[in-house]
Amino acid sequence: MAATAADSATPTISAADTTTHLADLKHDAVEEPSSSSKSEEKIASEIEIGNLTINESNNKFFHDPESSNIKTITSGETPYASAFTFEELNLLPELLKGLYVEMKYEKPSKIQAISLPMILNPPYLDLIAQAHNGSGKTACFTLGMLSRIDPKLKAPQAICICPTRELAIQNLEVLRKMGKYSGITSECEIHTGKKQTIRPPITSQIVIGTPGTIGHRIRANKLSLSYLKILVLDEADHMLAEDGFKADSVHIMDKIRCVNPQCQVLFFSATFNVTVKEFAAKIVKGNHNQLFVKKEELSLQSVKQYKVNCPDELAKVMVIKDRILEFGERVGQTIIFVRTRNSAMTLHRTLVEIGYDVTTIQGALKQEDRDKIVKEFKDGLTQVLISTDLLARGFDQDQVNLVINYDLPVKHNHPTEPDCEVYMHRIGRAGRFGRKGAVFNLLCGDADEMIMTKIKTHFGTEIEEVPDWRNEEDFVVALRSAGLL
DNA sequence: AAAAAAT
Repeated sequence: MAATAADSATPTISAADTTTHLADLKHDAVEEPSSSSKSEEKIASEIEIGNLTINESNNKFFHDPESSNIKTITSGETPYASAFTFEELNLLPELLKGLYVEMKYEKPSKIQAISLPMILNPPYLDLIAQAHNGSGKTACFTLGMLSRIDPKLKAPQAICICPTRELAIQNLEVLRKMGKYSGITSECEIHTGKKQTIRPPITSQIVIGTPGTIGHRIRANKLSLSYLKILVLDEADHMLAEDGFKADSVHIMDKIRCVNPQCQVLFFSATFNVTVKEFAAKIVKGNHNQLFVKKEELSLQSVKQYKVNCPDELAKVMVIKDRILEFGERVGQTIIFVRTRNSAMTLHRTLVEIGYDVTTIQGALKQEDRDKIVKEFKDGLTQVLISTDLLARGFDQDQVNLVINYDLPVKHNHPTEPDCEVYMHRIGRAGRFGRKGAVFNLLCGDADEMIMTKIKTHFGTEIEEVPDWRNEEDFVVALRSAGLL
């Protein structure tokens, strides 16, 4: 359903609704993963919250996100009530102003309503939180960091680590926007490729960066941990994955705990596979909170998924140029995901050769080029962006309605198995905040077909087939059915 | 080299 008026009031939650939900609280014993606290009796409450408001309007692609259930597990004695308004969170007026004036928020989104009371209230327990792509996770931990800072203390009090430089930059931008009236200082610590100069110690109150650089600053004693109150792992499952940044992240956490064992740690991601979930539960402090979304509910209902069988690579290129990007301007911006840096460059060259101008981003580019390409795309100067999985996670550009998987995401050590987490994150680049979107998976050969089937089975979602890659009408039907034409 | 980050 499309939003009707630009400033239509978001639906409100009646007091009756609230009481029902609170009365529905069930108390069950839950086993605590940490061995040290196994003997203690733990109470867990499962709270199922109905549809909350999402603060978006005035966009033809917007529709109300599906109502979904978030499972809450709280340990310890602290009861939490969801925040239906930002006022209930006792934020400083400067931060409230940032939320309303700069961020243009009206009310907390669902994940915000549930997680913020847990983040902001003593005893500041660790939190493992999962929520859909584009549901407002960044604002949760950003607000969490901002509101825990002592403004008088000019020293690092919050650190956020992210899997890519682009994400670190983007998160810093959100934080500065939200904290515009707070006077809180912040900076980005990422490797820029430029020559290192001798640096003074960091005095910024909030530091956002990539794990390698943050770890380096800590080891060089340029990033003090003495006053640290909160550590955030964005895309936490990847930050804790064996083939992700597990070593770096654990190292940073260890260093922090040495100095500052009570530092609050927040883990945020749209995906947590079982292995990572268990590991996260192992490394948090005994008493902690968890929020999870059911696997079946994770797939984005607002993003329609398609597959297109292509006889060969050239057919894939033709589909992109003549069948999909034909409508480019009308359906919004597009990201084309490829598996390797090499195929990113190859596809780029091929498209340019046949007369279609695109830009490409991948990790081998110089940082300044990466920055420029992201900026052009975010400014709407470019329409189509080819990317490796560099941008698969977290990249937030609300004009992206179309994602094309030129290559399906596969496990690097198991090329016949899909990487379902990456798939989720890629399609999450479309349909930000409940907007409509479409994904086209370009398949070539039986191996691709098998991988696609496994993805479909894993999420239990429908992936419709576009009957004929040569037939323009088939794509019109698909795009229309996705709500994009 | 899978990509990412980074010395």
